[in-house]
This record gives sequence, C-alpha cells and structure tokens, in this order.
Amino acid sequence: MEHDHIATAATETATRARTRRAILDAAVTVLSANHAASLADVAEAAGVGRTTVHRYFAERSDLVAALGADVRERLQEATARARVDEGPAPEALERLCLEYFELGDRLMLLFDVPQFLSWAGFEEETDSDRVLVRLIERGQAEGTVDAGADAEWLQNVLWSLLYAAWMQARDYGAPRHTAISSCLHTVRKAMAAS
Amino acid sequence: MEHDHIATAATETATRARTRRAILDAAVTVLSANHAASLADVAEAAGVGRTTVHRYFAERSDLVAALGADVRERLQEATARARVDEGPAPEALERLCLEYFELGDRLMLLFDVPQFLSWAGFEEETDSDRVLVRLIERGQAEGTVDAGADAEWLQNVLWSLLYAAWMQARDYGAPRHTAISSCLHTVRKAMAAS
DNA sequence: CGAAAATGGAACATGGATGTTCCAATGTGG
DNA sequence: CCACATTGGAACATCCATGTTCCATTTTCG
Repeated sequence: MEHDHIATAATETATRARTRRAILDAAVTVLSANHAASLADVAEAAGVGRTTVHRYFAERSDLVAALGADVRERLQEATARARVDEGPAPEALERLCLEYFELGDRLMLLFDVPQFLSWAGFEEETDSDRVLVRLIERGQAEGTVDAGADAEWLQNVLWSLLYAAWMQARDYGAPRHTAISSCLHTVRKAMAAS
Repeated sequence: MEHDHIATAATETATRARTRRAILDAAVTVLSANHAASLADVAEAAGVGRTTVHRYFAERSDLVAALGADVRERLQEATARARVDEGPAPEALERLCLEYFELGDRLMLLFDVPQFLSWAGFEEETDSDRVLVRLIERGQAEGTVDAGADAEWLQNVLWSLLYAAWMQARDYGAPRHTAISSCLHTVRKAMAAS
C-alpha cells in the first residue's frame, strides 16, 4: 500500500484516485444487487460518464479484476484485525466473523459472482482461507473446536452462515445486529467441540 | 399432476413430453453451472436444435418460469416424502435435508439465479418454506430444537448449509455421502436445543 | 489566471443473444 | 404405407452491451 505512487505507471492524481474509488464502490453495490448489470448502470451509480468507466477499466474484465483485488486486500486487512492467533480459537472465530460481516456486499460478490473465484487472483486458495483453516485446526487441536468435522467443511460452514446472515439483513430487512448475533450464536454451536 | 392431459391446450404427445423434459433437464444442468448461458447452450446440452427450444418456450423467461414450476413441484414432493409431521423434530429435519439434498442442481438454481425468486411463482413464501418453519417451531415447542434462535433464521441456516454441502460435492469434488453426512452433523448441532 | 488534467456525451462499429420464418428431412403412429 | 407430427438448420431482423474515437467543457492545480 505504501508504494501506491509507483504502483501504476507514474503517479495517480488525487482526483483520479477518488474517481477510481467511486467507480469501484458503485460497482460493488450494483453488481452485488445484479450480477448482469451493465457498465452503464455502474457508471450511473458512480455518478460518472460511461466513457470515464472505460477510461479507468478498459474492459469489463479489468473492472472485475480490480474488484477482486480490492476484496482480496480488504479481506486480508480484516483478517489481520481479527488477530486470529490470540486467545482461544472460538473467540478468535467470533472476531473473524464480525470483521468479515463488516465487509458486507464486497464479500457477497465472492459468493454470487462465480467469475471472481477464477479471475482476479482467487484461482488458488486465498491467504485468508489458509488462515481460517489453520485457526480451525488449532481449535481442534486445543479441543475447543469440533474435531469430528473436517476443517475444510467447517470453513465452508462459516462462509455460508455469514452469507445467510448478510442475506437476512439485506433481503429480509433484519437489523444488522440481529443478523450478526444470530449468526454468531449458530457459528458457536456448530463449531463447538462435541 | 393427475390432470396434465388438460394442462396445456389439447393433450401433449408422448414425444413432445419427452423433448420438453430433455430441455428442462438440460437447462437445469447448464444454467446451474453458468447463469448466463445462452439458449443455444441449453439446446446443445439437450441434444436439440435451438429452434426446437423456442418451439417449446417462446421466450427465455418462459423457460425460466417452467424451470421454476418444475423446482417448486419437486420441492413439494420431496417435502411430502420427508413426512415432517412424524416423529421428533430433529429426525424430521434430517429426513428433510436428505430429500432436499437429492434435488441437487435444481435446488441450487433457487440460490444462484435470483430471478427465480421473483419469477415463476416464488414471490411469496413457498408451501415448503412454511412447512419447514412450522417444523422448526414444533421442535422449539417440544424442546428438541434451539428455542434461543429465530425460526426463520434457523430456516436460512438449513438452506445455506445444504448449499454449502452441495458446493462441497460439486465444486470441490467431495463424495456426495461425505458432503451430506458432514452437513447433517452440523445441522444437528446447530439446531439442537441449548 | 492559464495550461494541463479530467470529464461527459455523442457517434460509431461490433459481436452475441434473441426471436422469427421457412423449408426440407426425419420420425411417428394409425 | 401414408399422412401427420416433429425436428434441424439456414437465414434474417432486432436489440443491447461493449468498446472506441473525437471534441467541447469543466475542473484542478501550479
């Protein structure tokens, strides 16, 4: 991050950085609501001309790739904030859930837009994926997480419960805190040592 | 079902019924793999000319609607087979999971293709949805299902765990029986009375 | 202020999916 | 075997998203 000024060829103006961000943010909102949305929709949501979108992302795939990178980055930051190596595994898992839940629509794109998993650097396992699996395995070793279930399965359980919680909040109009607390409740029970 | 012969204007030939089914089956496979697949893809997968597809389903939306009706029907059959009113709620829930899991790709369409929930008669709650919620509430009243969680939330939990299990089997190549048994294991724990 | 950067919008070319029509060929059932 | 149902494929018109080019205008910044 600290060398953004050399990331793209020549420095990116503050103005351009803001526009780029506006487009990315709009894209998250629009695409998570409708995967088939056109670039014109994204442009409108970003309050920007369609031409401008193409100026920043030549092809649709470039935009998707950038979104992927963005999500990947935020996922890592969130993972870092959760300090998964500290304290008992179950509590670390809760911290992780809370952090991931905050990513909201960005995270949902990973589920909803399949292209994400193939494009944009998600071909292989994410760092965050590895961290999560290791955390679960640590818990199983500690005896605080169900050792009778496959760690990879429990990883998917966590993801899908997060997805369910977010759906509950977005589509069913449940308050965010209700959704996330239900989610944590169930995650706790599902992962608990038997 | 028993009045299929008066459903469409005039009786539908056995031949036509077979092609219709071939198209619907192919559509399930193709569309669940790629939501943006073209009708030409569906036709090819069905071993049928593109023209023929249009002969049975004038517009794309007609095909989607028919798919929706098909899923809805199979969902009800599966629900009936699970005999949710018999025995303890947790066991009924397991039977339901097994039945739903067998629906495979058809069920996944409900998750993956958002249009399904708006088109094709899913605007309002499905019968199957109501049955599931009532079953959960029965369990909570019996004291065999976690009363500390909202019934609607638990419903979503079940759906998303089924989704996760199916993904595990389809995309990660896990054996079906492994996936479903992991799923049942977790569903049992997640729903158990606290 | 004034030059360079950044933008919006019109206009155009393109490709792919869609839906329709027509006809020859094949299959089906009486 | 023959009439009828069913099909495949070519050909066509249409629509829409995409991507590109060009230019006038606005914004930013030194």
